[in-house]
Amino acid sequence: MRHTTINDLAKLLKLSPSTVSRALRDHPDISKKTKEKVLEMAAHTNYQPNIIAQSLQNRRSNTIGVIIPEIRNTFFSTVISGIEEVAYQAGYIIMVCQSGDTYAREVLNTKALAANRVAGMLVSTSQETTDYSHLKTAIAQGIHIVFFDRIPEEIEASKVIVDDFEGAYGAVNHLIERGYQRIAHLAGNPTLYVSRKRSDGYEAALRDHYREIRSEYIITGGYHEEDGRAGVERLLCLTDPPDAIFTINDPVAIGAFRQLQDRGMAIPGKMALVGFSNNPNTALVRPRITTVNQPAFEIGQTTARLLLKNFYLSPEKQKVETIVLKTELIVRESS
Amino acid sequence: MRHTTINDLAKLLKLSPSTVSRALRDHPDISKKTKEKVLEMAAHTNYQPNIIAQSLQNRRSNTIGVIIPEIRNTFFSTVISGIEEVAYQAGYIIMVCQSGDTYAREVLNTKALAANRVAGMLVSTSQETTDYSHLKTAIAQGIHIVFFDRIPEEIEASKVIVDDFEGAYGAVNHLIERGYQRIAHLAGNPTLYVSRKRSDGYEAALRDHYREIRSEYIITGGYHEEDGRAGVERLLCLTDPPDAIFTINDPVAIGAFRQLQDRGMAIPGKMALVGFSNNPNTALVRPRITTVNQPAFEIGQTTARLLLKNFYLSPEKQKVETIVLKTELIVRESS
DNA sequence: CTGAAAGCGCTTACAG
DNA sequence: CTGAAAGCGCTTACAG
Repeated sequence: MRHTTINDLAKLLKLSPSTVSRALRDHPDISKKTKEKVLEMAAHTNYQPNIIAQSLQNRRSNTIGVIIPEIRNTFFSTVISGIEEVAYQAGYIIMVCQSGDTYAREVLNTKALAANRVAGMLVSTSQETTDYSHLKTAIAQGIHIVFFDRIPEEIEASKVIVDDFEGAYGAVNHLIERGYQRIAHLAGNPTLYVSRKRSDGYEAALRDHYREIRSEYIITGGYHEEDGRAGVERLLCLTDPPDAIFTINDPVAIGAFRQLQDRGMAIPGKMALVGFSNNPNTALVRPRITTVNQPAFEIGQTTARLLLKNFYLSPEKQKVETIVLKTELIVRESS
Repeated sequence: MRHTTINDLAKLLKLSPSTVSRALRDHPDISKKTKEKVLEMAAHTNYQPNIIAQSLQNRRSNTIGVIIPEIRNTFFSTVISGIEEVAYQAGYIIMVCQSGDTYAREVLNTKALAANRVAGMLVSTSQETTDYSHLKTAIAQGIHIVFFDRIPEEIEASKVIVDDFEGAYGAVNHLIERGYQRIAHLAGNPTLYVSRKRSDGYEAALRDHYREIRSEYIITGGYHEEDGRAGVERLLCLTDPPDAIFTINDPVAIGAFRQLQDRGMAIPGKMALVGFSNNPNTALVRPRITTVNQPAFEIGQTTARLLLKNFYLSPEKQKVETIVLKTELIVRESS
């Protein structure tokens, strides 16, 4: 048994495909009686509209493409949940692609989604991406894109971010107030806007308290646990090691935590630690890790809503907007 | 600017759409010269084939639907990574749907994916699902489905699971060997095959060691942290509380862990704990939690490969197979 | 080697 | 209230 089509229904009912189509879509022209007959037969034969054909005809698809670095990162999987919830309620389905944090895969993902004629894309760029022409091309082709978290500055499009600068500033400010003297920063790749903003917040907080910014305390690396471990190793090799660390995100904080733990360093006694994101993990370890909450689920919802909103607006009414969500410092025992 | 079509190219090049189509697909009939001209123009105009139209024409789509209970569960997000990797390399893209562990959403998801004419589906059912007709209908419509982890026994289809019985048996056996006397089980919903198999393994291990199976030690619940917390509470209320707990999965183990910790109970001194899945979390807490490794990424890869294999087989050559992957007991400090 | 025609499953302006 | 016709963007058997 194959899928039932409108033509099948038309033949069975001795009606034209047009009438069946209209009956199915509850067109006012069609009589109650016909509608009932059609609906009954549709249910009976398990008819399901071919959305592929509808999309082709209507030149609008019901799928939203999502490109993220890595689904296994709790932050991103939570964002996806938020996206999916909103998309689902609006009758959209999501296609998820991982760039694996590489530029090459991100380009391929973008093309694949464009070729699939998604109604729109929600993207968080890879840490390698500095050339945004693949995304610009997609936009030029008429595909709506909303960026979140890892956004390209140079593209004029809607974006959803958090107040990274404020979040980082608050975290470092908190460390200073707690009396830590030598505060290091495990920073992210400066190609990413978020990373730069968090680093800026770190530096601004130090500066506002007349603290020296020591370049040996700023270690640039990636976004994973191993980067946290490596960063801690490098900091501990310094002749004057720091007494506190602020990390670019929580995976890095967890890596730092484990490395410090493996080295037998007391947290926060020997080294204080503050992360960023509020991954559930940070509340699981002992001491629990102080972190900056990023409302991941809400970021997902907001991003999806921003996209959907544009779908229903005429091109001239569509406007580009950047929504900045609030972060919140969650003070726990690691600082 | 809209998407360039084959007709656009044909007009620009003063060729027929048929020729352009063939040139694009590198058909042997077409001359080298024409191919070059077409390819050049395609690159120049940023032509991307409309996969929607291709799918309609070829009656085969390049998307694979995935239905899981919850993306935020590390086990499932890791499975998805495995699926995505294999799918990606074969030129497929994945559509991800979450059932939220509810029957109603699962039915809707199945219909949505079927309506989107996915080439196949990869599904892990919700804990509520006992009626499988939605899945059977999809199969009857000619959609390939491979089930993984949470599989429906009554459907004859390919499946990828782990040796749940063995895994559970080994875990409980280990607790017995370590000298624990009163071993409890925070069990899952018995509607799920995995849950029953793990419970069976638990009971078999006890029986093989001539231990009594005490019904008050078997608590049936859900699959989340809160279920672990609630389960521990109930166990601690018993007049003769257990000295060890084997949980249906790691989120439940983590919940149990936290509850025990909050209650100030020493692990494993007062209560030993063994989980199931080997979520990264279990290695993060102190004491680290003994668990049964489930190769999540490999489950994803295997599931996707099983589906892809069937795509290239004629219907009569396609066979239903169940692949059982090995689990491994990871002994850590909680037991 | 290239093109005209039909068709995948649907929708909708146009007739009647 | 219903139907015939054209078309969404592509592919492919059939001609030439």
